[in-house]
Amino acid sequence: MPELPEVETVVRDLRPQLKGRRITSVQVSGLSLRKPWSPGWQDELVGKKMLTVERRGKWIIVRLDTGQHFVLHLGMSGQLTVVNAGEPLQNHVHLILGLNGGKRQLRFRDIRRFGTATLFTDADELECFFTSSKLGPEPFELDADYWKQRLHQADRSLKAILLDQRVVAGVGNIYADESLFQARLQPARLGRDVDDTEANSLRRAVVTVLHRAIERRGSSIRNYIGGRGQRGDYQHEFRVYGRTGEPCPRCRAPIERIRLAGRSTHSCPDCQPPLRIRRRGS
DNA sequence: ATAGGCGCCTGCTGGC
DNA sequence: TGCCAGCAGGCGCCTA
Repeated sequence: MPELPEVETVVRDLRPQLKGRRITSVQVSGLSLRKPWSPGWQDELVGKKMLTVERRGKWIIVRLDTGQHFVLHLGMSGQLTVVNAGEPLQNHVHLILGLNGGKRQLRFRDIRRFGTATLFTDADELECFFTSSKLGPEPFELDADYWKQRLHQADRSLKAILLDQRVVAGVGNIYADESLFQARLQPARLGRDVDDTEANSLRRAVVTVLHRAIERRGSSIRNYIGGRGQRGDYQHEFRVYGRTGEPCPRCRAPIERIRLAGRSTHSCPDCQPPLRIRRRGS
């Protein structure tokens, strides 16, 4: 579920609530997330103070005063909120951190349990983790030449490239489709077949779409909520995602849905033609 | 190197 | 009404 804009929203919501707070208790549901809990790490959190809350791709990173890094991924249905301890406990809450004497709680709710939570001993170990998973650059810091090169050397669809966290971190199914529409590029086009102008246009489209989605606090289709429990609003601005059969906002042609890179993919058959339109003769 | 399939989970929707 | 297939903001593993 959550892609970069949703994770960014959660991080911005949580930061003022967690920064400088001490973890006074830890409770777990007993059900493991995507990876089984490693024994004992929950207890290790107790007594630690949280210094910073940052985002990298779709990862949430909480730095502790011991130099340890508590790292979370929301998977498809993860929700991370800070609430008063008296708030009724929802189902599917798998981790509760008591804050400042237990008046407040950080709760990790994850219906499908595809999320993860890991404690890294220090910054180096975290860096190793990102390096070994080859996590790519943030979309807002994409170097134009790097991007062109990654596209041109890839013998696969633009959709698959956008979804590959090693090429660029944070883009998921919604924002891949919306970015390709914005750039007027067919999702099935191969990376090696786009020219420099198209590559640049896609790079800028990703940035524009993600910025706007962050402004709207992300997209809430079913489960997503921010760190204060509110839904996002960007789903009202989808131009192709989930709009199969509806008229294209630019040209009124019905939006098509195909399966690409194993995911539902939405595009306009006219605005995003399979081949470049030849202009003016030749 | 790439695609495709599956598995990990729960919940919702639509068709019969 | 119930049942069942198919679908869902992710990702890692396997095979061809």
